[in-house]
Amino acid sequence: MSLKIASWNVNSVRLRMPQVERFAREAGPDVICLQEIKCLAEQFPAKAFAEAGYPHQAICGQKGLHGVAIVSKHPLQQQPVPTFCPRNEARAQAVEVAGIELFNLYIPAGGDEPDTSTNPKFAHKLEYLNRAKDSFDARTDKSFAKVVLVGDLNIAPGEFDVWSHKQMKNVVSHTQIEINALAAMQNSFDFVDIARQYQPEPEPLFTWWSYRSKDWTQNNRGRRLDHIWVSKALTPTKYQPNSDFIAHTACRSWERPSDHAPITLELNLV
DNA sequence: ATGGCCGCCCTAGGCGGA
Repeated sequence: MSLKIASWNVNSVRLRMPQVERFAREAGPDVICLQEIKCLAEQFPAKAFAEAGYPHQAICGQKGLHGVAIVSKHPLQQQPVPTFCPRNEARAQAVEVAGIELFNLYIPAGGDEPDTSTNPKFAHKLEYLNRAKDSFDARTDKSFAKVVLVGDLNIAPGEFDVWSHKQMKNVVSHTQIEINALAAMQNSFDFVDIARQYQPEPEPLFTWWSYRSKDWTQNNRGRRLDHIWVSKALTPTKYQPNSDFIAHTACRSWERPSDHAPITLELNLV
């Protein structure tokens, strides 16, 4: 059986629901992990998702800001909320679906200054990363557990995950301290960064483009902020470029789009 | 070099985004 998992920072699920429905029709994911739903759980368009074929839902919302949700064609079991966010914002959830433990994360952006002593938002971001690392570090099942971690991790780790490494290296989302913290979290469970298996460096690969550009396609000043990681037990044996992993960049050109494009991974489960 | 654009909120400027 195969399981197609999508991750999308929708930047308001209520506003963007027609686009999510279109994406669901066209890409056909089994599971959709959303970030920045920007609403309370009771405001989530649960009925519309059920009618679109996603009756199984886990919603972790808060008023107006942040918020994550997972909707699924297959039954899911909610797991305890991960305690990665030191402010207890709605930025993390975990479910079990089709025998897989699935984490959906929205890591804090981190503000403007990459300095923990002057910028509490940056400290918050690093604390989140560190807590996630500690949590995975403490586990003893990393060699056999079937874990998928997706979300808006708000870090573009590689030189070719940003439009200009040189101009971005002191900009929050691409600083060495964040890249190191993300790598530590990834290594704590031997996660594989699946996108770069399918589309290796030095090919540029982006999932986010700022709204503050008249035409995002003109100079393509993007960043790869959205990620899908899989544990060792789920690592595919061979990678076919542009097949199983897709960054759906065309969605960025839809009318009134999210600033993030959705990404999908089709997992072939044995 | 700077700021550009969004979406939310006790509807209007402030906050958060990244």
